[in-house]
Amino acid sequence: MPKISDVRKRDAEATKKRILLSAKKAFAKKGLAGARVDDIAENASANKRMIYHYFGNKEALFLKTLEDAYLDIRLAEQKLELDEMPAKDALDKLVCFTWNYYIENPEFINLVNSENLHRAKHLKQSKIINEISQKFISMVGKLLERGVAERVFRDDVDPIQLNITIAAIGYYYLTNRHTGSIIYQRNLGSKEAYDERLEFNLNTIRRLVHV
Amino acid sequence: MPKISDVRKRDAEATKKRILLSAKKAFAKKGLAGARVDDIAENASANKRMIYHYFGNKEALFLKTLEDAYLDIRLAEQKLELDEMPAKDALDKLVCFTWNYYIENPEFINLVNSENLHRAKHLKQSKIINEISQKFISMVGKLLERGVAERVFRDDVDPIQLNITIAAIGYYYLTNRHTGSIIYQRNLGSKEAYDERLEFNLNTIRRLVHV
DNA sequence: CACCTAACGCACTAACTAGTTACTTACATA
DNA sequence: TATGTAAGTAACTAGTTAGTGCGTTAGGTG
Repeated sequence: MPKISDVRKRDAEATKKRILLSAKKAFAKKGLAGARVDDIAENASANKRMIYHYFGNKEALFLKTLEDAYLDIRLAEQKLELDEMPAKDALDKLVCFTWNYYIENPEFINLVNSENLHRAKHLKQSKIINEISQKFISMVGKLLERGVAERVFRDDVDPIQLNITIAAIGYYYLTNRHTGSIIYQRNLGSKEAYDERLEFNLNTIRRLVHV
Repeated sequence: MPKISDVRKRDAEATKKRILLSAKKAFAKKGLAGARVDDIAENASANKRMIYHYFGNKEALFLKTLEDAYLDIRLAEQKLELDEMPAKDALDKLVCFTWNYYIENPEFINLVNSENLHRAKHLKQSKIINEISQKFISMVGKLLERGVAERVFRDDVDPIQLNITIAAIGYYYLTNRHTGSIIYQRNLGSKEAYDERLEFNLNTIRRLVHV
């Protein structure tokens, strides 16, 4: 039973949470190899020993951080309730959501990049990823089917390719905005640039599914 | 004047090249923080001291590696001669080229990802990147203008957004194919999957610029 | 209130890692 | 063929880093 007082000198759950938050920031900023266990502990106001006590080692902590990140985005997606509006509006909403999620949760794309650098060797060991991915895949499939029935989408779009494309046009822009701003000699990171890109992306996806 | 014999025990240029090739592989595989200077030297069959002699330090070597990578892709793009065919074909050719370049030069995308993790702090110091980027930007601009004149492209497509999109739909698929194969429970890395994706991407871009 | 478990902390280590010092040797040129 | 310069080498260092052994203490439970 939890104590009445909110201030607990010993609180395993709170300490775990602080470590995970600190780890998310560190791994996103520096990558798996670049992040330092000592820094993670210090920023979590926890003793380094606790990281090994709760998570085992650096790589296991990384996997947990990654799993939590996927869990969070999938949960947010479930809350969109795309079934309750016309297919066209639902697709727009999904494109906007994906874009805004990446902006509001900048750690996500960097964590995923780090994991892909390691050829997903940590995620392959994950036991929880498969189940949460199922619903997500079928979501866009159903949306596409509904759009076809409403005669607003063509009937030969692969839902997985569409999904990848929706992610790609937002994700790539945001991860590569630093080198992109140099190559294209234009500030891709301003609020105005973000708004412009979202408009462009909405148009790209609308045209892609259009009959 | 070079020696008549091809086998030289001392050859600064050859040693530099071996170091750069080794560095490209190492940085692409493990990232800037994960790559080891000792490994780079060993795989280059060079003494570690030579790396510091020719390039200064690890980060300077990384910048040189990155610059060479951009130089190579921009040079290959110049050779496409897109002016010599109908705009529609030229755009298809650009999409195919970009896709194939990423596949045949897998180090490129990982190097760029690493640099973006560091918010392009190395590339910002580069003196040669600006000039080689100029031609590249105008290339797609001209292509779009020509397509508008030929009445096959609409006249309100931003060439930079288009360029980013062409890169995005290929680049994202390839970097994230490892986690993607788990999430979507489908092997995204097979030859067949690659062919399918290229077809999808061609279609996406054709529809995007279509009048 | 005594006891025991789990939270927490300190100080350490073994292995690693970027960078350096001091040296030897090949070879183009005079 | 003598020689200066640049290529190349080996051994080292100072600082870092993931991971651990062991002791202390808070606080829930009987």
